[in-house]
Amino acid sequence: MEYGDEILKLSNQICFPLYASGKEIVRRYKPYLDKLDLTYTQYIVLMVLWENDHVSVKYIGEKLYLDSGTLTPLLNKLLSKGLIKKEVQPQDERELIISLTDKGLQLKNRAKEVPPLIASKVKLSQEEATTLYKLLYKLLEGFKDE
Amino acid sequence: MEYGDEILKLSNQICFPLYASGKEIVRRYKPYLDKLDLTYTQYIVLMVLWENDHVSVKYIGEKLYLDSGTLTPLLNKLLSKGLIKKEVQPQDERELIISLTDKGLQLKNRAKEVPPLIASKVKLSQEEATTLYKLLYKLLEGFKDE
DNA sequence: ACAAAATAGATTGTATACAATTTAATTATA
DNA sequence: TATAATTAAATTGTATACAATCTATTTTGT
Repeated sequence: MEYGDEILKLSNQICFPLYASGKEIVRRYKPYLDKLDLTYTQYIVLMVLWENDHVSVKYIGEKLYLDSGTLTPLLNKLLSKGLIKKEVQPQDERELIISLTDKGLQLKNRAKEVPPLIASKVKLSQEEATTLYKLLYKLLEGFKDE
Repeated sequence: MEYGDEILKLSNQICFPLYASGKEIVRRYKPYLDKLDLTYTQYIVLMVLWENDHVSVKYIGEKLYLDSGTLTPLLNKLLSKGLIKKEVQPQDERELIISLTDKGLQLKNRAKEVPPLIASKVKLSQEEATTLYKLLYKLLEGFKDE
């Protein structure tokens, strides 16, 4: 291999393990979320709502780093499943306010059982997980001010 | 919020920052990869080949945590761009050996310029990046033995 | 040797992601 | 205040991801 090629090795880039581990951990959710008839993205949208009901699409997008191109069809799916409601914000008719239905709220109880199941698959000590967590948020925050 | 609901907060789960940071850092590659007419996934497939030419689809999939459902159409794309060749392995006709064309090999020189540009967007110290890197690989390795 | 099991890729179907553009509504400003 | 600029969400088009299934080939077990 030529001098200078080291930089192009997968094993020398931070992006690849981020990409791969994000993908793989999401994949670990699938068997559990299948039982709730949810995909991972649908699940995190509901998580936003369980934490803060009656919010705009924009708010959800900011929390999840997703845009309307992803959220619009996904919210339509949650709507057709009867988990959320949509209403136009009267003060600003451009905004769409998303709220949970009773069914959507109910699902929270079953959803609570999922995170511990995934946590048990993560072979990191509590301390390592905390460090990882902090570094990931620092990385994410750093992207915001560009 | 009810007692026990803490577990469902986005901010209390390791999966979400992994999912989001993986997605966001890949997004940072786009402007640079656009100039090479590559997507991120196409780029990492080429990275595997630049490091190890003449390998099977299975080998690429293992390195990148991708299956044939993703790789088959992606490799067809790289083929149509004239960056790779496909040949059946004579010893085992189930296997497909992927190799770089001259054009695919050439691209390596321009690709070398990309990683430093991304690294400059990662607002972590060298030490933090190293720690993050190690924890991500530990997490990924931990997934393998399930 | 030969049927059964395993393996490598391809195919099918569903669900993201996101850039770029469009539409409708609101705000800023000359 | 009329128009320009901005904003929120929807739409369009392209490219992943991956589970499940299928096909062809190879390996195993008897």
